[in-house]
Amino acid sequence: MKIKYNLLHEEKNTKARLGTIETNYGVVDTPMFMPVGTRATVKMLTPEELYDVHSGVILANTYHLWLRPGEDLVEKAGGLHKFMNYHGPILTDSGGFQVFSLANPKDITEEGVHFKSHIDGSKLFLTPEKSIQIQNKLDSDIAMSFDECPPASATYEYMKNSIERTLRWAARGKKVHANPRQSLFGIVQGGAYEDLRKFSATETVKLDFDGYSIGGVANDNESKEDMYKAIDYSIPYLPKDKPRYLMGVGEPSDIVEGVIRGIDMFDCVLPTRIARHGNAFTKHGKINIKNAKYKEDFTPIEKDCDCYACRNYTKAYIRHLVNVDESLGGRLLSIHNIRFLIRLTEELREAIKEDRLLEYREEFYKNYHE
RNA sequence: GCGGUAUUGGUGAAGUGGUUAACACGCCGGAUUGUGGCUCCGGUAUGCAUGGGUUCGAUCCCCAUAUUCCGCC
Repeated sequence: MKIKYNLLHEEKNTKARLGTIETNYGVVDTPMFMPVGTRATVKMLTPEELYDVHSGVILANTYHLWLRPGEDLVEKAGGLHKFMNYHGPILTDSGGFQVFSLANPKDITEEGVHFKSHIDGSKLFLTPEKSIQIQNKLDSDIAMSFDECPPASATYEYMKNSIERTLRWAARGKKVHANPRQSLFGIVQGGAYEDLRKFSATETVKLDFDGYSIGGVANDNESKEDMYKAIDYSIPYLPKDKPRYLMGVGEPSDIVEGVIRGIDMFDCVLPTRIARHGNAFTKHGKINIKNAKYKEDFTPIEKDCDCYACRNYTKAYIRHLVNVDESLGGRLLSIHNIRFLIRLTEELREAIKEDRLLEYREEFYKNYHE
């Protein structure tokens, strides 16, 4: 079945919404944070550990799974859920972000995008149709339209051409979308340009998707102000009965700000990436566990955190693991960081329910320093 | 005991009679936002075993001492 978004409550003082999304793999609460599992695994974590941090939707990536192991193999395995043994909802990114991170602007044509494989350098060609067909076979619960994720610093002219092409790509992808169990999201682009966001949002909504994303943010040194503009310029044109997904975000403060502006879904590699590099989120800000000051710190990362890492291990121990390059260090930090962001969304949902989101934000910033 | 050899930061080491003593690792910081990359970017010896001497100037030359390693008795 397609997903179904239920709007439960609109916060009195902000644009925040409390809701649920019904999926093939259970009901999830929004606003929510979705951990990223690019290559059909949230790096270092088992599904059991994901359930343990209360993960709902997780991401996987079309481009990466297309190259290895290939969508046909995943299909043969019985789809992504069976293949990776994850019994929660899965969203697949379309490969649009890889247009930004791996391809050059000159490789982007009306028909599709020419890539060089990051693995062996072989020539690849990804089109909107191909991306959707791959995602159909992967059998994720939510597929994303194949878009161009232009750099935030793109000129107005470039951005305008890009969003128009992305709209044509969205229509082409929707046309070939053929998996009845799978929902399909459209993506709004347009940088921090008000009229382009408006145009992109209205035209994307006309194509009638199961949910809408705001893309192209938090890249290329985009300022916070521009990111908030991108959200504010897009949200008014998105329907209330569909989920809104801010792609690639983010940092704890960005999640707070996004929720206040009406975002329901977030994903980000940050919690797992910084974990692998020895960093942990805390309510006081990010810490680097490798810092010498934690050498003899025999307390948990956060003493009131309910995650497996904080219930069982000290900073001194995790620091040691990270320093000697033992993978358990990265695992424990990943568990903590994902739990941290999910717990943040749990608290935000409580605050929305009680119409005290602005107070929550104030409290959040009083503690959180970066 | 005699002869030779070497002694450079936390470690392994390059190097030169004359501005700021390579590089690597380690250590100390930082970055990271729809994940190609346990990656990237900084900082880290006011001193070249110790004490004398030669020289305008010595880590680099000479002498002594200590220690290292290799021969010989």
